[in-house]
Amino acid sequence: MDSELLDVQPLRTLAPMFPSSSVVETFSVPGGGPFIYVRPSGPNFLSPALPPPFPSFPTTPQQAPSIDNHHEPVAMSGHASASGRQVKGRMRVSGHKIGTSGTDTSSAGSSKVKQSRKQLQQRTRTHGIGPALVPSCQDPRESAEIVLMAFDALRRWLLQQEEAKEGKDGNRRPDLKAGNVLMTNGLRANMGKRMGPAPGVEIGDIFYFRIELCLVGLHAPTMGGIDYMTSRFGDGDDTVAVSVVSAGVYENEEGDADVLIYSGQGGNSYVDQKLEKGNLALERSLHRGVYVRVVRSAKDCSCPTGKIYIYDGLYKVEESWVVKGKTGYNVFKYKLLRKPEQPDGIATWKKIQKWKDNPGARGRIILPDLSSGIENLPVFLVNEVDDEKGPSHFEYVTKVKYPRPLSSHKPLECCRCPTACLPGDADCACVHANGGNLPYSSGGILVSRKPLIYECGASCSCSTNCRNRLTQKGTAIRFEVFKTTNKGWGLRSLDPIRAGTFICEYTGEIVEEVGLGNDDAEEDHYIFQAAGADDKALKWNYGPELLGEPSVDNSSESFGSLALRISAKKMGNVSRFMNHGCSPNVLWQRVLHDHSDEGYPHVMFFAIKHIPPMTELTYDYGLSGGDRSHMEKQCLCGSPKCRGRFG
DNA sequence: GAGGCATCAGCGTA
DNA sequence: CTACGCTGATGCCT
Repeated sequence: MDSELLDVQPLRTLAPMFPSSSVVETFSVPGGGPFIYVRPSGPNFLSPALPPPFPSFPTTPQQAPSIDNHHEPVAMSGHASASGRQVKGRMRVSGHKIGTSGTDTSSAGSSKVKQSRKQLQQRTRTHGIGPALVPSCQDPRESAEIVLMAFDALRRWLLQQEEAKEGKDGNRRPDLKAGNVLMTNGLRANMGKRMGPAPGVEIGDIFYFRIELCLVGLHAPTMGGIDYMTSRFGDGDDTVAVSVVSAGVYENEEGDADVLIYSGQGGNSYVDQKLEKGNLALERSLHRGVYVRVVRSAKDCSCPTGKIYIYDGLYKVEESWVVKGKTGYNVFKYKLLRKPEQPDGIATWKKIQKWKDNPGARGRIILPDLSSGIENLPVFLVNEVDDEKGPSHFEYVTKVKYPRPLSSHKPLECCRCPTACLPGDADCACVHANGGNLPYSSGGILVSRKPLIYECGASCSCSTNCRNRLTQKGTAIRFEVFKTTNKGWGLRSLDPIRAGTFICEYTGEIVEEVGLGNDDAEEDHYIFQAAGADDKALKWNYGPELLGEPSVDNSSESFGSLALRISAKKMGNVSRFMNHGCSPNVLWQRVLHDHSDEGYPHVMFFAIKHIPPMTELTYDYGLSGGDRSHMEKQCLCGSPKCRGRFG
């Protein structure tokens, strides 16, 4: 059952997962930049003398994203690079609405800045926002990522609070509440509108809430589908569209991934749409030939809204016309054409859909199911890089193998909930064991990282549908083990993965602590060793702090090392193919569910952030101790924050 | 019982 | 200040 031998005979041995022959990566300080305390309500909060609160963006001319980075100029070439525009753009781009120096106020945007400061002061006072603990950073990608992580941490926390309440009064929209808190604290990326790409946001990035698009500067309106701004052109100012969100509600179906037919805004079943606001802006964009950011949506049953937003890059408005809607009133239509030679965005989704419908359509498949039917869903094994026919063989198991029976001197807490455990239930023993709340939200999302999670077990009276039985049910993700270009085999998903989603367990056999310098240990590249939690995993919990609430326990000690080593050399599951990353998208979490021995918790992986399909999954292998330096390997993760080595 | 429709609070921006 | 919108959650209706 668990143990079925994989019958892949590799042509050669497993390619080194961590080759040592390549360029030395630059070192960066482990743990990233310094932390800055921002005291929103203190007298110095708005003082320019303080270091700017996060995110702090590059402001040097060569680093500052230029406003005219969106063309390929067309007929009006050179229009958008008027110097006045650039200066204004950079001022806005600099990002610190709150902390910027006085020089900014001499520019055209001064009154706006002052106004928002005033608003901020008022709002923060009423909200009583406490110190925000945020790092400063230079990399726009990382800035956007931290903003989104902070948003989701706060959102999850608010949702948890909400779900624990008996009455359903209060804020039913934790997404808006969390977004508002971040906005008023200036915790956002790419503040100020711009044309062209949003630095730090890449094509294919996915979002689960409209407010997330606002936070990273992709699309400002919280509801509206068309965002626009007045920009200077060679022959004067003009108001052009900067981004559109295609939510699919107007049924813009179109087979071609490079074409988007977009309906205008306004009007309804009884009123014509007018050529104003967004509609007018799209019309002006057509005439100016400027690029417009496009966010498309895809159906996804795994999230409550059933919809995911995908950034699909730049498009140009090619054509516009008017049609009569169902009830006979005018609707504007715009044909947008995708800028050539951009990485795949929505096209990847369409490809994957084909593969799911017909696995035969997926080329270069070595095995249609690496797990031989043991996993809930088949695991593709593919190689699109070279001729290697697969990893060296191993036994595919979905459970951990223990060397000896575990001590169960202390029975695992068990609850007597009739059907399902509820977060606010003070009588639920499992709620109690987890520190007063359930670790997962109703949607099956990890709320915050904990030293140890107690899921409901066999002795609990609740049903298998209880939300506190998540990881024990196994993975629900369509995986693909694939050959990377330089790191041996890797793991990725065909499905989009929302932040906090359970990914899989690290299975294998428990190996007892071996003596240092043991040769066997050096050979085993498939050891999971619980080193201290990495920087990003620790930051994952920051949510309550943004509201001035006491933080959850984030000390490294409680997440620290564990005398637990799991080897997946001979047996394991997909997680044995997960490579190390210094900017990982996966974290691990200890979980107990089938026994009570805290020395041997299950190691469960969860998504740190939203992970688009076909993105390699990585977690931080951790820093090995100095005495294990011989086990360190050169890192090829390619992250700007790469530490260079890991152990 | 799934899915369509109406309703409503809520947000940043013009 | 107010109005607007390709939200998102909920409840009621087929």
